[in-house]
Amino acid sequence: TYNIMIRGLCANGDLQNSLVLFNEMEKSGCLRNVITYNTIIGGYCKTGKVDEAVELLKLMQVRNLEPSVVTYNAIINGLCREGRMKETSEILEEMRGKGLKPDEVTYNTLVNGYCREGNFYQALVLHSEMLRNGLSPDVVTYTSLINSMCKTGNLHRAMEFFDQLRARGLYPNDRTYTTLIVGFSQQGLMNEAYKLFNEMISDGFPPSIVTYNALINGHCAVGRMEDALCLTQEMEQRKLVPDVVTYSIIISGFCRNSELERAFCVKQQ
RNA sequence: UCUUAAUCUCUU
Repeated sequence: TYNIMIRGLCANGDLQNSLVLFNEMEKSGCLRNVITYNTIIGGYCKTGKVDEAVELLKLMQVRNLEPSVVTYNAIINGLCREGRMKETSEILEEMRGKGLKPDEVTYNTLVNGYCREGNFYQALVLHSEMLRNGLSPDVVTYTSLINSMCKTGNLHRAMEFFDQLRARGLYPNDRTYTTLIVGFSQQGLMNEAYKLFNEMISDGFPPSIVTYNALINGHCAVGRMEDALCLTQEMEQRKLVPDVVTYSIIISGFCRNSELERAFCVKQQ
């Protein structure tokens, strides 16, 4: 019961109250387990408080609770998000010292961390290390690699990874398609973006608000505001409600076009 | 009940 409540609060970004419950467990004699700690550690890691997470990692051991692979994965993710890639080696070492083997999530987290840092070489090293250790890169691994290629403008290589993913018998999902649509849209290559958009739909993945925002952004980037507005209509037909990102994209688009009147109008909306 | 991938912000 407590774990579920703590999870809900963490998911809402309310670490404060999740800690209240965490402390309350102590008083009410309800024993915390590894999952309780992992949930709070994950909460810290997602809000840029890795150091606090590491404190909890130590504290749980004082209480005779052994950290699991999930515990370490959460910490590694926290470090990756903060750009503290160097420190991940120490954590990996500690984890191995306890006889815990890095799993797919560990590798995916590291691959993504190195990608974000722009260290694509190291990301690929881990990708192959994964294979060597008998772990299979999955759709998450590939989506990170594809994203990295898109962010650096290597759309050709992004598509190569997309092909490689399918050649391995894996299936792209809505996030994979959206990642590519973002990449093409950012370069203003709208024909390619729409091609993927249609492929996504025929593959059975309904476009999400993120997918639409990416396309809208693409139209705005090339100054086609009417097309952008048209898409907001279309998304509403799909029962998707424009969010703050949608509005920000359109406002920036009008500003860039020196159409301040219209920008203010959208802000008002 | 816990861990990994996707969208906006001139300049950076």
